Amino acid sequence: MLELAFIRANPEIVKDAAKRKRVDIDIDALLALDTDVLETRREIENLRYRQNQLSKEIQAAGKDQALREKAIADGKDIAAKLKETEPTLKSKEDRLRDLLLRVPNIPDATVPDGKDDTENVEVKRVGTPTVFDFTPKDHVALMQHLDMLDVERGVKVAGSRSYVLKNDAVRLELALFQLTLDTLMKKGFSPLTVPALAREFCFIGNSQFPRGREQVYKLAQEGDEENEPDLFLVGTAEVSITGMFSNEILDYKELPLKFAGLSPCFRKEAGTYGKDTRGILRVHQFTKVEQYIICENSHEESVKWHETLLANAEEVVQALELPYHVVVVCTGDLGDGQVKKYDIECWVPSENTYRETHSDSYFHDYQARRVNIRYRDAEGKVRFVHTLNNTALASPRILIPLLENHQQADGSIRIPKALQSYLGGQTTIVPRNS
RNA sequence: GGAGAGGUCGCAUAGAGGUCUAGUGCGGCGGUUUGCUAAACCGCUGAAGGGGUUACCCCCUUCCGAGAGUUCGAAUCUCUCCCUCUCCGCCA
Repeated sequence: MLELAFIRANPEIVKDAAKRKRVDIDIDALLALDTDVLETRREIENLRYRQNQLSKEIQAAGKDQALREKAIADGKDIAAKLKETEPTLKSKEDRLRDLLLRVPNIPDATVPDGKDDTENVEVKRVGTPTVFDFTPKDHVALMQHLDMLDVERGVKVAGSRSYVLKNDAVRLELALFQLTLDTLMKKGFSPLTVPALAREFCFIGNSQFPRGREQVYKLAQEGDEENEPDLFLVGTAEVSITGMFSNEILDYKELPLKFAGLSPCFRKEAGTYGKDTRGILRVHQFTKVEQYIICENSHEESVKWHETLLANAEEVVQALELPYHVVVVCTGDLGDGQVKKYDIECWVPSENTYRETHSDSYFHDYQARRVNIRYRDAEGKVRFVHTLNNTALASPRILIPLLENHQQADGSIRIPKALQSYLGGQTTIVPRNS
């Protein structure tokens, strides 16, 4: 979230940001409520001040009953007034907080304006779309041929957008995660496995809530709806890692914190009916290694890490020998909290296009304010940290470009060199009984 | 799931209706001393919001796990919730 003082001082910048991000929010109403809250709070502070004075008078009165009773009577008046005003303030503050949580972050000046993902702008292209001297198969056909996938039975168990990985797909997935973790560990990232179940504040802090709540699975206890646990399934380890440091004051010497968070990820994919229904591109459950950075409160630091995280992800993609491009995501396709976002999209031959496999964002202190992650800088000043995150590798989605780009005429799959050592030296995936 | 104990300033601990403007110790910061280090001694020591001065000083309010209640007044009493620990049961 943005600092209230900033919104007060720069309402036009905030309104413009919301407009560019296609977010509907009434900043003037927010500011009016803010003024109201300040006035009400001042009123209460004055009452409390008098109350504190009276408390001292009552003590000072000692055995002087008349004085004492007079002060107590006055105190009762004030208590009554407070009892009336305090709930008013509380409800105003709650409403203000709720509005504030919906104010989007300001997109960077370098972010192109646009309405949705069709207006994202390519900034870099690496490799060239794979050319085949035979008719290539799509990943579903390949995986069926190689006995790596069972969608029908996955759906039987858990409904649409579910799947079962089999045999070499499982080994391949594990190898991919190991390669990814090793790559990041060499760069000083600490691997984490984090809770896939998280409390509400983590999602609010992350800015997945309140907008985007419909994409998240909530846990309910059967027959105990009254005492439902405040737990949700995370859509990314980012949610858990953000929550990990809530309400902490770190030391600047500890920063930056660099994590590679491995977790299962769950997404409802509400509103995507009929979209990407074939195969394993868009599924309710997947596994992801997420890069996560907590750094000092400096735009330059954020930009530096944003580029570094992109480079790290590219290194993984390049190790997998995949053609890809990088797009800078336009304002309309940017999340509420994001200042700027790059997506890496890998070439998918069966669709004859690039598809998103990685997403690299920075937030300035937008998330840090929401979950209250601060640090003491070199001068001893307490400041909010900056947070960033980027996919390092998400599976099974990455299997799509991996298998499709490396397929060979006989339906086997060439395993990229960097992966081979993680698969016991295996160089190709071939049908099980051949 | 059952029984018990507990959550106080970075850490440790005191505090049991008004003397709490939350004490003390450790740590940290600054100083004295010193060839250097250590010790000793002295001083300082959190967060949020608002206001005054305008510089980084002062004032006010809030914060003792969270919320509600009792009271003129709550760290302290009551209730609900959250969390941690110990023991038992169950369990990969």
